[in-house]
Amino acid sequence: MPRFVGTFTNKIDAKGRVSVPAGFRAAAAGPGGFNGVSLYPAFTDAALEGGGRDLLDDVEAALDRLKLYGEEREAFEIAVLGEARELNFDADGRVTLPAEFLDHATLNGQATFVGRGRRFQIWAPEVYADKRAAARDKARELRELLDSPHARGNGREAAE
Amino acid sequence: MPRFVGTFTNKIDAKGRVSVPAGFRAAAAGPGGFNGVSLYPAFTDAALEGGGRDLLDDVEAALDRLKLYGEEREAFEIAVLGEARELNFDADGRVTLPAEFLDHATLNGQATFVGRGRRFQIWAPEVYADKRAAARDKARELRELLDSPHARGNGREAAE
DNA sequence: TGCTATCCCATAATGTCCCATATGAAACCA
DNA sequence: TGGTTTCATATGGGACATTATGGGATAGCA
Repeated sequence: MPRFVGTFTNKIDAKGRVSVPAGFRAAAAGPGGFNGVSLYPAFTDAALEGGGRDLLDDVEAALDRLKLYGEEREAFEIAVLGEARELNFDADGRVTLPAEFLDHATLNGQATFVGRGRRFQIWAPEVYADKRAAARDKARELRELLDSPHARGNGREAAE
Repeated sequence: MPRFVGTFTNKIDAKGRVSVPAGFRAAAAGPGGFNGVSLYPAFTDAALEGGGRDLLDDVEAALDRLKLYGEEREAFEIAVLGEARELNFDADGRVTLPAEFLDHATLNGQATFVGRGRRFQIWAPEVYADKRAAARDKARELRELLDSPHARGNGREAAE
C-alpha cells in the first residue's frame, strides 16, 4: 500500500519545475503505469493537494458522501475536479506546476511537500510553518484520540 | 506477534547511521516485505517513536475514523504522517536518521532504543536516564494499581 | 518569432551497498 | 573443564547509485 509520509522542501526552478520527492514518486506510481501525479487546489487552504492517479476517485467518493445536490455539489465539482490536472514526471522526476497552481498556493521559489497518507499537499514553506505549528499543538492536545487504535480498556497491548 | 522489548544503546556514526537492535529488526519485519522501520517525533517528549510498517497502518486506520476534512484529522495527519519517515534497513540492519530527527531527540553520538511492546522509542541516553528514573519513581509510587489484572479475590494464581 | 513544454546532460550532495573488523555469546571438542 | 571455533551483531569506511538541481537544445504552438 503506497503511502505519502514525511515533509520535504524542494526548489522551484526558473522554468517552474520542481522535483517530486523520491518517496512520493514511488507512492504515486500506481498499477496503471501512470507516471505522474494528480493535483488540484485545496479548497480550504492556500495549498495544492495531490496523489496518485487514484486520488481523484477518493475525492469523488468524498463528494458523494457529502450528499450535495444541485448547485452546491456542482460548485465542488467545478472547484476541485475542474481545476485538477494530471502532471507527468519528466525523466528526472520533476513536474512543471501551471501558473494557476503557483498562484493559488502562493508558491515562489520553493515548494514544501507534506505527506498525508493517501495523499499529499504542497505548500509555500513560510505558510506551512504556521500550519504545522498549529497542527502540532492541536495534536498534542487531542492525542488520546490517536493513542488507542488497539486499546481495549486502558492497557497498552491488546491480547491476541 | 512482534513485540519490542528491552533497552539498547547503539552508536550513531559519522553518516548518521545507527544499528537497529537485532530483536527490533525481527519485530519490525512485517508481512508486507517492507524491510525497515517507521518513525516519527513524539508529541510530548524529545524522543522518536517507531515501529514496523503496521504502525502507520494503525495510525491511518485511526485517522480514517475521523472526518476527511475535519480539523482533528488534519492536525494528526500533519503532526504524525507529515513528520514520519519510513526508513529502510541497509544490508547490515542500520538506518540513517534524518537531521530533523537527530534534532528533535537531541541525539548526538548515541541512540537508546527502548522497547514498548507494540512500538519502541529512541532517546538520547542522557535524556532517557532521567526519564527512566522518573518512571521508576512513579511506578513505585503507584504500584498498587498494577497487581490486579489476574487477581480474582486476593489469591495470587488464577485457576484455569 | 516568442513562449512553453520536453528531453537530455552535467554536477554536487546524499543515500545505499558492500566488505572488513571487533566483540561477545553459544557451540563444540579434547 | 578449559580452550577453541563458529556465528551473529555492531561498527567503520570505501565504492557506487540515486536524488535534487541547473542549464542547454529541440520541438510544438500561437
